[in-house]
Amino acid sequence: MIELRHFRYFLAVAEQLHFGRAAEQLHMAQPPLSTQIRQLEEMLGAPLFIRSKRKVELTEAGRVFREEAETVLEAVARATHRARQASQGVLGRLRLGFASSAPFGIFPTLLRRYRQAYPNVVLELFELGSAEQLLALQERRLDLGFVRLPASATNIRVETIDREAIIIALPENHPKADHPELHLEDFKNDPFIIFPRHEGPGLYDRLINLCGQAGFNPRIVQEVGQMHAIVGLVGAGLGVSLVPENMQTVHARGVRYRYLQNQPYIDMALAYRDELLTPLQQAFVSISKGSGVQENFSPLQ
Amino acid sequence: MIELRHFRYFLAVAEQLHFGRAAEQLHMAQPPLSTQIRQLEEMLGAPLFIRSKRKVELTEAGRVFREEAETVLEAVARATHRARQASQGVLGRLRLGFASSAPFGIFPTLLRRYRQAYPNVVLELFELGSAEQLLALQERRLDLGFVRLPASATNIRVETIDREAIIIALPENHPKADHPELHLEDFKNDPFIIFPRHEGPGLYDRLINLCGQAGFNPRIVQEVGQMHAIVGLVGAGLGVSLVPENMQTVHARGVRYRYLQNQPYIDMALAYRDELLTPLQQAFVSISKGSGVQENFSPLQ
DNA sequence: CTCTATCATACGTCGGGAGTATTATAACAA
DNA sequence: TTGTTATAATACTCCCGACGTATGATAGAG
Repeated sequence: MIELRHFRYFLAVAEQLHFGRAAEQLHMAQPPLSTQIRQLEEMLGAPLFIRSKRKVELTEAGRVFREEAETVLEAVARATHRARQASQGVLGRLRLGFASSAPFGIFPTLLRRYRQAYPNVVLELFELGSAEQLLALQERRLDLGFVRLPASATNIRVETIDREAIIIALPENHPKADHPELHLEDFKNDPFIIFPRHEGPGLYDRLINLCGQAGFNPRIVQEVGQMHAIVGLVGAGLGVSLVPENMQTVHARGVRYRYLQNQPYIDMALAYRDELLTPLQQAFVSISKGSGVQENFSPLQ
Repeated sequence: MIELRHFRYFLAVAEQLHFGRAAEQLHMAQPPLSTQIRQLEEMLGAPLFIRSKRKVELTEAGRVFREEAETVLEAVARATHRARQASQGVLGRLRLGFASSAPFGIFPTLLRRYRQAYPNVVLELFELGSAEQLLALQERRLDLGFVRLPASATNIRVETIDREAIIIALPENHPKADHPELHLEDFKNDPFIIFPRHEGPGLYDRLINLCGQAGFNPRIVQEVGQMHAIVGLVGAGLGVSLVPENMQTVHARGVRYRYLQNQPYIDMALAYRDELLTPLQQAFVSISKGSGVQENFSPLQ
């Protein structure tokens, strides 16, 4: 059976055109080298060298084989290199799930940062509800998930990586627009605009819950899918809306964003199987936790 | 040291995800397979499989390595295949020398035929005088040469492959143009057009020699490099010229081609080192000699 | 013709790859 | 839980073959 040894030996001889020197270069004696080359020729069924007792030269088959042999050894080197890289988490594929509200938070920042650090990792992104993500993680169809809390499942670890304040978006001519201190219950009679529950049950339930804690059931007058559309409708005066604070970056005409007293918030968490992390996961997790991400968090409490 | 064995074993396990079945497929026992895979992982410095006693799965590094391993084995297969091909003369490089008058004879036909039969051989063509070709053959800078006879050198075999009649090209209003039988001496007083000697000393000397045998020294009025140009000048009435019969295919205005009595001729020969032929040479030589080439020869005597 | 360079051959040694037997452990059934 | 089965790892032995040493064969140089 042909082995890499044969390729290595052949290349040395082809380079030196001298069995003795080639053997020296290979740190071995000359006879076994001759034997191996002969063996190689036999296996190929083709002579590679013309040995004329006094000098060695390549046959045409030898010249052809030389080129191919080089590509073989290069392929081997690349294989080992890339396997090592992959084991260090700088090469491979990472399947990420994310809740539909993630793109407005820290998620895109993390993605950018990760891509910069590990440009050779192919990221596969899946927009999934939190429950779906947990299931996919359990079934190993996903490597990491960005879920809204609360969320939990067996064998799944959930780690908060971001806490966003929930703020209220209201028309700028709203009577409370300039009121110094705002409480959620101040809006119990206002019409609310919100996205359909199935588009982000985590955030949706949290918002409804907050209203419940404030002692009222929000009067929902519109359900709109796009977050951008929601603030547009707020600007048009159709109602108020609770949004993550990152939505402030969306400057819509006629919209005021105001923080609320007692700071309601919503958590974003990273979820993954509760076992030894792969290097790829490990790298993403540490990027998510380290290197100044925390500093970008909104003020807690 | 990593060997092809490791790649073969790895791929079997990666395919089966089962050491027992993989071992079976490889016609070996399971324990040494485990050993070899472990060895491979150690050499790579990267785990390739996650073995959980009950099932085996690829790590990310394993997935990456799998792709690379396949290309390695493909490269090996290609290397052996191409080396075999080369040893059979269907792959490689052939350096051909040819006399400058060769392109008007059988040479292009042979080239076409050879290329058709061996499309993967790269032909390198060198226009060289016969003497230069013989030297280049001795120094192995050439594999085969197309030379004009007579030509000889030590260690060089010369084999006639084509005999072309030498015919006379004369202006169609020449007094002898329609004469039934023509002899070379009939033109001893005509002005002759010929190419410069350095462009084809073999043919040149042969032509001068023929005139000498016919009892005269040709009066050369023009030396023109291109064969096409020569027949053009003949058509313009500037003189007559001796040309290989294949020049008849060049139909120039006002030119008549006539065979001569006692058929002077010029030989084209294939030259090569007088030693064991490489498969590439062998193939070209047998194409040159066989398969109906002889039938295209001009009538001898 | 002798000397030298160089590749091939002969042969013994030994490492390591492969086999057999067994163990360890996880999944599953009762 | 316990027993059974499936599966990979471990322990150990064996033996092939790759390697080294010594030598031979031969061609080219002087």
